[in-house]
Amino acid sequence: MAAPVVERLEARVSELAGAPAQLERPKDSSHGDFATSVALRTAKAAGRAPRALAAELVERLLALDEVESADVAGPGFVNVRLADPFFVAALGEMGEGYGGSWAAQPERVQVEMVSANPTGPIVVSAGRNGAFGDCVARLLSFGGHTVEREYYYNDAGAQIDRFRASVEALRRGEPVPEDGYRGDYVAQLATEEGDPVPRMLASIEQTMERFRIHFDGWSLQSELERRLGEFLPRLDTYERDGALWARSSAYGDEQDWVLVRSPDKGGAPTYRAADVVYLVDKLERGFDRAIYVLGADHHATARWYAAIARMLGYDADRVEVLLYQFVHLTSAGESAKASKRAGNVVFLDELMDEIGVDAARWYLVNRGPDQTIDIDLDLASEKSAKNPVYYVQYAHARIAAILRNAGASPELVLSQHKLVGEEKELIKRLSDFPVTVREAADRRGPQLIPAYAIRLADEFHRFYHECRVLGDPAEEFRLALCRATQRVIARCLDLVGVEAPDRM
RNA sequence: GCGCCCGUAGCUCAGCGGAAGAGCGGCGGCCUUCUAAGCCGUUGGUCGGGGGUUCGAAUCCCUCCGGGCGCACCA
Repeated sequence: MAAPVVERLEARVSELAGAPAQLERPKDSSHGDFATSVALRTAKAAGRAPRALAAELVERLLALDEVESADVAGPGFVNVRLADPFFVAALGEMGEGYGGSWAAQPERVQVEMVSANPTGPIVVSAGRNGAFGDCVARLLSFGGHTVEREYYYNDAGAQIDRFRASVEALRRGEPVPEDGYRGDYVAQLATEEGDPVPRMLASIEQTMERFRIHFDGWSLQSELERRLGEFLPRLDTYERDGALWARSSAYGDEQDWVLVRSPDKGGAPTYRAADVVYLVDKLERGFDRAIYVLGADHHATARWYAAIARMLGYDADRVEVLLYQFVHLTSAGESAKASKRAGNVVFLDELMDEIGVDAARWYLVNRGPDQTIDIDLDLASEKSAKNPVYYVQYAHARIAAILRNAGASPELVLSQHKLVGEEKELIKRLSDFPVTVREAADRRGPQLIPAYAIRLADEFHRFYHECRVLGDPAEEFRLALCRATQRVIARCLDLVGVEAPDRM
């Protein structure tokens, strides 16, 4: 999980400690390059004082070639400082594909995301859905899984009917119905011919491509509903009040849900009926794992999906629901209630117009999915200029400038010079990458990537300031360090869907 | 009432059992040298309150307070 050279060292330390030891990066680098709390963890079982155990470990560690110094700190931490060859070896392992392909058993994964009704353009909240889902997809893909992105859209049902009715009303020169959709885009569609739904969908796809999300597949609710007949017999259902219910409460859900409405409610299947068909469709299409990316208001549906998976005899662990909190829009501190129907929303395209695609993607994935996002529209453009994404991109561009000026040179990293602090710190930060990216993927927490990228850029800018690359006796070593840094920065940026510019 | 999420620096937020952090803001420095969208210094916190578990808790458990969102034969 860690960089291989760190893993090897970890194994040696574990051996010497007589127990599994984890090497941690102290927050304060004056404590050392790495630290381990293994003495604290094992002291009780060993019936020894933690500091005494730690002192013994220090003695043994000092015998290792790669250890420059080691000492006991605090209640029993062991701080270790490593010799130059360790850093040189670490850098040597940071080639193409560094940090990726960790999956021992690669899976076929489907990430279904955005899936907004095609009743209007994609709003910022749906953009967050996409930014989150797409980053998870990129992380899994980097780990070695095969990932497909899919958009599920409701092309039938009450909302769509209202949407069509709104457009048609305008075409007839009548006002939009009370419960209809307003907004400039509705008026625009009214001036065009034909069904507004496919047009809306095409425009959504365009927005998503601009946002750098490419969908491999599009599923229609109406098509799935048509296959409902083959699945109903496989479900545990019953009739009540004229409607057909799924007995989901018997499979872990909190309640039962209507699959087919009663005749006096129109007798049509609910979206939950389509859910069932879609879930089976996903699993039968050969995906080992089906990931749903849903807004926090859908938190209850996680249980529903798990329940129908069990009801149909599938392993519920193959179904995963990722939730994210909403994006609240404020204007000069006043909160603006967002409603697509009312037309007072901010579209993702508008946000991209305002702050650019890079800043928009970074902004929407920068914070954990459990955190609500408030966007103050009046501050959006001002904030964009200070977006940390540029700080990271700038590091990439600076490296590109050095490499442009350097001309051809081998990937050789051997160095005879005495490493300076900035070089070591940068290499240590690079050695964190495999752990970080893996954790981001496992936890479905893409926000870890921007946070890491900022720290990495930080180390690079410091290195750049202190260490001359071109013309220095250590030029080749430093060029190798630059190349490794550039690769990792570019990878981080790619993982969050942001471009890595060579010039700024 | 029940369920999910959140409460960490002036602001926006990372941190998910090991030694309290970043960005922005404030104050003060650094451009004849590979990009100053940069670097350095400084300012700044009872991690919402209270209990508990642990050698160790912002982190896990309980509880209270405050906020967001759900609890449809809408999607």
